[in-house]
Amino acid sequence: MPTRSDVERLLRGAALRVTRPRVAVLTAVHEHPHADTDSILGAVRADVGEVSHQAVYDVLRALTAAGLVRRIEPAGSVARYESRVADNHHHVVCRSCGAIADVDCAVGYTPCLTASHDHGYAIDEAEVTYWGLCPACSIAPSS
Amino acid sequence: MPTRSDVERLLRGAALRVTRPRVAVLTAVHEHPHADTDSILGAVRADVGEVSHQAVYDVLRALTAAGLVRRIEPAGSVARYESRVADNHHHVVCRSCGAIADVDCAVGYTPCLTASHDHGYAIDEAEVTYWGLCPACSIAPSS
DNA sequence: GCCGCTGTCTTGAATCAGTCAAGATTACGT
DNA sequence: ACGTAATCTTGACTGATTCAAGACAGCGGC
Repeated sequence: MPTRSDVERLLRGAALRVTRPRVAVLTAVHEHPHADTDSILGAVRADVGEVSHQAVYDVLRALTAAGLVRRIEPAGSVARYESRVADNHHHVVCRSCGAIADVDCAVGYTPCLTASHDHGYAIDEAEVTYWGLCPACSIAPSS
Repeated sequence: MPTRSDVERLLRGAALRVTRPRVAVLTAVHEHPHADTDSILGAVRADVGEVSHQAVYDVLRALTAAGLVRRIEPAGSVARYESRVADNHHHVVCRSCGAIADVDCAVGYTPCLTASHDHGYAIDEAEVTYWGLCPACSIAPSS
């Protein structure tokens, strides 16, 4: 988990001003992987007091654009954020409770990046989402 | 493209009542692959006259539950529907204009289905989304 | 250490896809 | 043709996200 100064360094490195909300949001994303905006807002407020809802949206967008966090949007879920960037990893999503876990792809660094027929598209990323049941929901499918 | 009676057969085969809106929606999904709900509503109204927005949502849900259509939700897009079901295929999405094309996966019928470490999840599907630029947007990136 | 510029945050309203609910209709088995 | 349960219509509502305008505050330069 990065320290306050690590976080500041990350922000400055991305040419972003160091502000209370930004430090808090980036820290929250590191501490709560795959959290949605609302959870992050809660964590931020617990950390630094009142922060507007809009600020969190703005900060998350800025961090995403700067490549400091990654936004993921599994079907049927609101946007979630994670701090693991720049490594090719994917996600398993529980169909029942929505829990998300990281998965390193089995078939190499850029799995399936060559589609069989690309229709002339210039493909730059292959995103894989695994669907199934998490351990808890496997035991009690309809809690 | 299925005929009216093909569509009726599909509906009956799924134990769904044959109604005007259902026939029209299922036909529209076949005719407009990857269309969003609103486009489908437009196509349906052009076909059979006034149909409520709610009916289209209901029908799409029923068809999806019955496995007659598949719902896809690329990040940053509204829900879209397609009639290709039961074959393992994936999608390329244009980052610029949102256009979607089908892609048969290069590495076999169920690509990457074995994640390197599944965290105890019971995985039943691997969904792959390729991101890039469609031919038109490759030429004029910021139209 | 102070100033100003510009980027960031606050406040408050708006949008948009999708859902909920209640009652009217209608397909379909008998 | 009839009755019933599924389906459709109407209309209100939710919840995530965005837009807009003005107040505020980092940070580079003096």
